Amino acid sequence: MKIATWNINGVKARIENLLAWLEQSSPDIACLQEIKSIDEAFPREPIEALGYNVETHGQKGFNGVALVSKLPFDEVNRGLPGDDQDEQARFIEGVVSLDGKVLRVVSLYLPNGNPVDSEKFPYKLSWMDRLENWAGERLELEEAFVLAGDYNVIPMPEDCKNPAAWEGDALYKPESRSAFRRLINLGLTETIRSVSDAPELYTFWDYQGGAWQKNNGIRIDHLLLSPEAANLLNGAGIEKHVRAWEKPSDHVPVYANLNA
DNA sequence: ATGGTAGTAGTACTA
Repeated sequence: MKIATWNINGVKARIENLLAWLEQSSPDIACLQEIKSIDEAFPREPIEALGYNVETHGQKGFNGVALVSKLPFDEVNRGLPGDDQDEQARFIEGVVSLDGKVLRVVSLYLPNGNPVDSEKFPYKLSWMDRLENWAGERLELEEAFVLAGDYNVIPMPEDCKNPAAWEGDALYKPESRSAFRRLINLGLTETIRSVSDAPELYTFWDYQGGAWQKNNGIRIDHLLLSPEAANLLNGAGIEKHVRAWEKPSDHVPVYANLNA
């Protein structure tokens, strides 16, 4: 069971890349972020033609997340609970059945939070508080779940090429990193660091400044596993080669293999 | 260098 997450930065601009990746990588479940599309305009047909079920939580212009799965969804929930005023489409949860057991998979797009002196930074931190509350409740179920997506958090200095350049940025602020640690410390396993301590593992390279050519990257796309899911973990990786494709997203796919 | 690039939607915004 391969579960992947990929911020595709616009599903309409990236549909050819997305279809090529689905065929080549063949994830059982893929979590997509920044689809930048309303549900009605999401190009679901060519994805369904590859044998996938498609569930979207879109909005006009920005944000938007989706789940595509070879397994049918028993249940789908849209939106992160905890703030009825929050209109931004950043969270979708799907439930599938695996050998009679429940597997929950979330595709999330955590707020960027810049600039930090605007209302966007407290929005990010309150969103992370809501996510911590949600994860705490789900953990009580003692089921396998995967919280995957673009967290917009650089967890540690070694998760970026040039830490000094990120001082003061919302992706690297102590408050953001501390909230990410609190989430982990509920009992979740961060997939990539649980399988590798290699340097220069990045998932995002900015379009600007030749970041890709200089390997000036950051690691901000993560899969967090509940204990029941972490017990099934059998390999993980970052599909870095996708960043070198024509018309690439600025993010690349990250995946976990589960024994299931 | 108060820039740079990209997507969406149609000129400003978000990242």
